[in-house]
Amino acid sequence: MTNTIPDIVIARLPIYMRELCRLADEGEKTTTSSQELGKRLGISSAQIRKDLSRFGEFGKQGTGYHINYLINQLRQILHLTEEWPVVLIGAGYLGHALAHYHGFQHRGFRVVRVFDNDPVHIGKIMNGVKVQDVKELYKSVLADQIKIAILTVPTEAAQEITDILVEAGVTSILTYAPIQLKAPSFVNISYSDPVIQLQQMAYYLRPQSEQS
Amino acid sequence: MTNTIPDIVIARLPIYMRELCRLADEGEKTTTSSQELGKRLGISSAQIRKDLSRFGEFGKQGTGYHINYLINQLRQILHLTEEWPVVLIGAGYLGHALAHYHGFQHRGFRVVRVFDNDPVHIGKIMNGVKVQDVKELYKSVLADQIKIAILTVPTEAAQEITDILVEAGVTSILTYAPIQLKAPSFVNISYSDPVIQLQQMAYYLRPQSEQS
DNA sequence: TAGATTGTTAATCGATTAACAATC
DNA sequence: TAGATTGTTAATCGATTAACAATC
Repeated sequence: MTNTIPDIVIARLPIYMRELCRLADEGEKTTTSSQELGKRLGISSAQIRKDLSRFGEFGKQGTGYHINYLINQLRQILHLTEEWPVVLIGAGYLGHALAHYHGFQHRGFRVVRVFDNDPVHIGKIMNGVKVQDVKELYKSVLADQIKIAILTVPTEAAQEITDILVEAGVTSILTYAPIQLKAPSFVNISYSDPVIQLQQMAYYLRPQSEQS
Repeated sequence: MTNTIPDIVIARLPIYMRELCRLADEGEKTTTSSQELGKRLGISSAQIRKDLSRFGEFGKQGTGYHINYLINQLRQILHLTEEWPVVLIGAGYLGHALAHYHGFQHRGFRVVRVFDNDPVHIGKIMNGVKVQDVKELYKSVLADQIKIAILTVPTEAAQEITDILVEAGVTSILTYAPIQLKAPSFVNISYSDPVIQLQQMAYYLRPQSEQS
C-alpha cells in the first residue's frame, strides 16, 4: 500500500499540472524549476519540491524538471490517463453551461449523460447528449459504471439525488447546491458555492457604510 | 485595529452561517450548540467554539447559541448587512447562469452590471440587466464604485480584464477562468475551476484500467 | 440543583520553510 | 569546472483538539 498523502498535497497537484500545461503551451522552454513554477503560482519552491518528491524523483539537479515529463507523471498520479465519463444532474442554466464547457475535453473528463426531472428539459440535446428523465438515473449510472457526478439541481433535491448516485456506485461528486451533503466516508464530495466564496471575500472589504 | 484572523477561519464563517440559516429555516428550535452544528458540518465542536470566540462571546453555557442572533453577528462580521453590487464579465453560458442565479439575492449580493465583448451578446437583457460592451467596463465600474467582480471570460481574456477591474477599484474577484491571475496583494482572488476539483477527486478513484 | 455547554488553555498534531549536501 | 537546482532533513510555524473551570 502506498504511504498516505495529505489531501492538501493532492489538492495542489492539479494546480501544478495546469500551470505546467500553460508553460508547455507557451512553448518557450522544455524545462522549468520549482522556483519558476512557484513564482508563477505564488507557492514556495520548497513546497513544490516537497510535494513532488512524495511521488518520486522527477527532477534533475542543476536543470530542474522536464515540463512534458512532469505533466505525464502528474497525469498518472492523478489517474487522468484515460477520460472519465461524468454524469450531470440538473439541466438548468448552470447544467447547460457545464454540459457545454469545453474545458473538460482535454483535461480528463467528459459529460456523457445529463438528467433532469422537468419535462421542459427532458429530451433536449445538450452538446450532443440527450437529457434523460431522472427516473432513469440509477439504472443508467449503474449500467455505465459512472463514478463521477456533477450536481446542479435545486437545494431541496440535492440530498435525494446524492443518495441515488451513491447507491448506483458514484464515489466522486462535485456539487453546486448550497447545502452540506451526507454520504458514506468513501464518497468524495467537492463543493462549489459562488456565494460562499463571495462572502469570504466580503470580510476583507470595507463596509459600504464606511466608504468615502 | 482588530487582531488578525487567519484566512482559514474566515473561510469557515460563511459555512457556519449557511448551516445556521438552514437550521433557522427548519424552524424546529431557536437555539443550537457547537456540537450540533459541528455534527451537521463534519467539523469538531471545539473548532467552532474557538472560531466564534475570536469575534466575541456569542453563546451561553448550558444552552448554546441563539440561532438568529448568531446569524446576525456573522452577517456583521462578514460585512453582509448591506447588499453588495457585483459586476459580471462574460455573458456566455456560465455568465448567463450566474446572472440568473437566485442564490445571490438573499445572501448579500446582486449582479448589477454585465459586460461582454461579443456583439451577439451586447444589448441582451439578462435577469433585468442589459449586457454592455466591455469597452465601457472601466468607466462604469469606477463610476458605480463596484468592488466585487465575477469573471466568466475565456482564459485568454482573463488577465486583461483583471487589470482593468483592479484599475477601476475592484478588490474582490471570483474567477471561473482556469488560469492563475496576477494582481496586487490587496486584491482578493477566489478561484473556481470545476476541472481542478474533478482532478483532485480523480486521485482517489480506482484507475479505469484496473476496474473489474 | 444537576445537566449541559460555553470560552479558553495547554498539548498535540500537521504543514511549511530554511538550509544544505548531493549532483547534474 | 562553476553555477544551478534538486531531494531531504530539521526547525519553525500554525492549526486542531482535548480537557476543564466557569456558569447558564
